[in-house]
Amino acid sequence: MSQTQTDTLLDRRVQILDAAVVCFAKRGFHQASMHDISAEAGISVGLIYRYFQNKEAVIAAMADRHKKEIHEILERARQAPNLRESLETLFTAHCGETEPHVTAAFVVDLFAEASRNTHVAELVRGVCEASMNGVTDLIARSPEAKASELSPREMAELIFAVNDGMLLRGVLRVGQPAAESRERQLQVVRNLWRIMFKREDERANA
Amino acid sequence: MSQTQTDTLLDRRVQILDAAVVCFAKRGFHQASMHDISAEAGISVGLIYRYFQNKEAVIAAMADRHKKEIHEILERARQAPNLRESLETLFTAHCGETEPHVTAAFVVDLFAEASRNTHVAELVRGVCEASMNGVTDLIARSPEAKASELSPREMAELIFAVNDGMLLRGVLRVGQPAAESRERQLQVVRNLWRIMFKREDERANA
DNA sequence: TGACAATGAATGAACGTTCATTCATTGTGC
DNA sequence: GCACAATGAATGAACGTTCATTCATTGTCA
Repeated sequence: MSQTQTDTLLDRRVQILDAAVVCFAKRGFHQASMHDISAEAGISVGLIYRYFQNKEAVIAAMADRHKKEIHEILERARQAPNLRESLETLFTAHCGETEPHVTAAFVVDLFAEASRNTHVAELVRGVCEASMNGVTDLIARSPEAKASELSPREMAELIFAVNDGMLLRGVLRVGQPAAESRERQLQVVRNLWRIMFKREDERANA
Repeated sequence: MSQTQTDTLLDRRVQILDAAVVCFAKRGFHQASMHDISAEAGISVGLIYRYFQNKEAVIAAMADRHKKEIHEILERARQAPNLRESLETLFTAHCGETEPHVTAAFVVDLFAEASRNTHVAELVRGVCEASMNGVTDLIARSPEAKASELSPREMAELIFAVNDGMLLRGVLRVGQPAAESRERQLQVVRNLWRIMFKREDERANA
C-alpha cells in the first residue's frame, strides 16, 4: 500500500471522527444518526461503512482517540517547569482547550456509555488508571508536595475527582462563554491546590 | 376524587418511574424503550400514556423526583450533630444508598441529557444551586470550618466537585460490590475533609 | 480498461405513540 | 338484594417514522 493511500485512508477516518464529535456532542451517541454524521462530514452515508464496521466502531474509535489525546496531555503536563503549571496544563486540556462544552458533553456521554458497554468501560478505566498513575508520579517527583499529610496517590485521586466534577458541571454551562466558565472552574481547582500544596513561604508565615 | 383514587393514580406513576429508573440505568434514556419500561413495570405500553404525556415527560418526572430526593438528603444532612457527619450523610445519599451503580448511571445520564435538553438543564442547575447553597450554609454555621483559608462557598464548591467526580467514576465500577466501592470513595472524600477542616487538636499539634 | 472510491436509494427492524376494545368495578332504580 | 347501566383502567395490535445497514450503480484516476 502506497503512502498516499494510507494517508487518504487515515484522513477519511479523521474526517469522519471529527464530524462524529460534533454530532455526538450535539445529540448524544445514540440520538446522532449516521446520516447526521455523513452530512456533517460532507460525504455519503455508505462511505462511513467503508471506514468503520458499524456505529459501535465509530464510538469505540472516538473513545480510543480520546485515550491518545489524554496521553498527549499527560506528556505535556510532565514537561511543565513545576507542579502547579503541570496541573494547570492538565486541567485546561482535560476540559477541552478550544471547545470545553463539546469536550464536556462528549466525555459525560462516554462515561454514560461506559456504564452499559463493557468494551467502552474497559477502555475508559484504562485511561483513568494510566493518567492517575502519571499524575501520582508527577506529584511524587515534585518538591511542592513533600511533607504533605497526604500521599501522592491520595492527592492524585483528589485532583482527578475535582477535575471530573468540574467537567460534569461544565455541561450545565450551556450559554456561557467558554473563557468565563473556565476561569470560574480554575478558581475552584486552584483552591484545592492551595490547601494541598502549601508553598514554602506560606508555611513559614503560618 | 376519593383518597383511594388519588392513591392508585400516584402509585401507578411511582410504579412506572421505578421501572423507568431500572431501564434507564440499564440502557440509558434514549435506548430504553417504552416497551422495556412497561415490561419492567408489569403493565402494558398504553397504560404509561395514561399517566405520562410522552417519553420526555417520564424523563422530566424522574429528574423532578431526583430533585426532591436531593432536598430530602440535604434536610437529613442538616440534622446531623456535626459537620463531618453531615457531609458523610450527604455523600452516601448523594451516591445512592441502596444501589450506587444505578444512581450513578442515572445521574450521569441526566447530566448528559442536560447538555442537550434545556428543560432538563434548567432543572439540574436548580438542584445544584440549591444544594450548593444548603451546604455553604451548613459549613458557615459549623465551628470546624472556622479559621480556614477558604470561604464556606469555596469549600462547598470543592466538596461538590469531589462528590460529582466520585459519582462519575462510580459508573466504571460495574462488577465490584457496592460496599467496597463506596468505602474507597469515602476514603478520598475524607481526605478532602481532612485537609479542609483541621480539628482543634490537630492544629494544636502542628 | 481495471481497480477502487464514493454515492444514495432501498431495506427491514425497532421505536414512540395511538386507539378500538375488553372487563372488573362502581353506581342506580326497583 | 338484584339486575342492569355506566365508568375508566388496562390492553396490545397497528401506524407512521426513524434509523443502521446494504448494495447496485456511478465517478475517478492511472
